[in-house]
Amino acid sequence: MTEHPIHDNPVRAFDTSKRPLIVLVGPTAIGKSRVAIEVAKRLGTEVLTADSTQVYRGMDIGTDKPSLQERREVAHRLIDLVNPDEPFNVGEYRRHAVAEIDRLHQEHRIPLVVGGTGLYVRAVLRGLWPGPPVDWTLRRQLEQEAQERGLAALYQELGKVDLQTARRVHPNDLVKVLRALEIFRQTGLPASHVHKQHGFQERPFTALLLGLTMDRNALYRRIEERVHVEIEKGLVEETRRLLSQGYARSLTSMKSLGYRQMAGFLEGEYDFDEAVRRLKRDTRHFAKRQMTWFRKEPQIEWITVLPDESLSSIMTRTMGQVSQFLNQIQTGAIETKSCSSLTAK
RNA sequence: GCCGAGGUAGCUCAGUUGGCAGAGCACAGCCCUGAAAAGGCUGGUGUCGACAGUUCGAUUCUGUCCCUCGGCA
Repeated sequence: MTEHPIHDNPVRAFDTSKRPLIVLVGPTAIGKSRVAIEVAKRLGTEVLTADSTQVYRGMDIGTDKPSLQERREVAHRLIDLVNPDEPFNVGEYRRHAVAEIDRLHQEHRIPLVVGGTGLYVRAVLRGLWPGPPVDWTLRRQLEQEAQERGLAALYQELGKVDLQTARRVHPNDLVKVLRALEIFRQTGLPASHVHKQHGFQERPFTALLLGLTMDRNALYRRIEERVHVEIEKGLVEETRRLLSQGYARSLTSMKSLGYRQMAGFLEGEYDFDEAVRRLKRDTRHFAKRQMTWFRKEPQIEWITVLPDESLSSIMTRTMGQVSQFLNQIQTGAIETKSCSSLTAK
């Protein structure tokens, strides 16, 4: 492959005054990236990844980052933003994403957000309550308290300051109990109150939401194949390298799919076959959770992909939706449509 | 052929001093506002190998048979 400039895509100028945005979601291993690359080429735009693990540098195989070849064809953003031990969260993601979207709009291009991290996509489409992010000093303190007094005691405390959240969050859900208490200690306000005020009501963009879906069993078969491919590409070596670089298994990044299971094998907790078994299982469970999340997300145009469907066939249907959206943008028809549907609850 | 162990949920197995059975995994449904590939919740009727006997009642006890695994011939 000879060197090529990054943007050898045809340049197409769009009216971006309505802040148009195309979002492609779907469960892991369904084939989002290759569809995204095709769409991006045709629109002369870039891919903005909405993936909570691809933001980590050095975690390439397990997160299924696009290859260098693919990145030469189409620029991918929001990848490799931090090291695996640096804190990262939805808020950070949203800031980066909005900056990239703004930039593309200024270039009269339509950004293409692609990913499987539901919360990240939601934060882009509907905003995030403006309160303070995790205060890790306070969080560690709360974790310590949970150790000493028991989670039940903290849950009780939450019940006293924020009954609504306590009712909504299960007493066993450490992460959410601590976050709710943290919000109260930081702001003096109950999480339920500030969240209700925000209510994901922001609508910064005019978006087309596309969702890829597939027969469950067929998807599970693809997941198995994906796991084997990752192993062949060197997932074990990649994990070994990350561990030897000092990235602890307790890091959220290292607890993500692939690394968690391979680290267990490398540290002798179980054999290789068991690690592979677990990785397949956990990935299936993850795909299922993603489907649960996206299913209730409003306004998704679902594209059901057949088990062995060709890319061009998928593209025909995808581009059908995209062209319709572009027409609406250009003619202004979107204005009435999106306003009515976006404000409807 | 003989001896031993065993046949219970899709899988691995537990259990019932006789009152129509339960864990893990699988699988399914769900929750989520700065850890989100994280974290959490919920869901178990299955000829208890087959047939016969004892019993008010058998998956449990008895007998016969079938099957699986191991050992010995």
